[in-house]
Amino acid sequence: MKEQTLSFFESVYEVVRLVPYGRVTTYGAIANYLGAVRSARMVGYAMNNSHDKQVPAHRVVNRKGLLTGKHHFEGTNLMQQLLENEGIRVENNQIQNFENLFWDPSKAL
DNA sequence: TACTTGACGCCTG
DNA sequence: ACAGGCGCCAAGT
Repeated sequence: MKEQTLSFFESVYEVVRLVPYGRVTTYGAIANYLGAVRSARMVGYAMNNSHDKQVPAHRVVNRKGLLTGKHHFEGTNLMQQLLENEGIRVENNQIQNFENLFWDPSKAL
């Protein structure tokens, strides 16, 4: 019942949580899934609050496959470490084989 | 109530 | 092909 009061942010967390292990998605893909194609920025902004939630924010990158938000993680390369820990190859803040690892919620669902 | 910010994306030069 | 600027939407102050 109160679920209807879910803010845009919480909706984003739900989608990010659906990202399978070893896969990555983009802000635009999430926004598109939520019907807010023009609100890709909001998705990234929502991730700021994701620190208080259990959300694999490190699996979310921009549409170029760049770890733009890595600066928001602890340390400097924690985000990259987490991705590599899942078997994702990252080099120079850019995910290698990105289109292959790309997970689109609209397609998966 | 209004202004500013922001982990992006697309268009134009 | 590369770089820079503008646009959009929601939340916080």
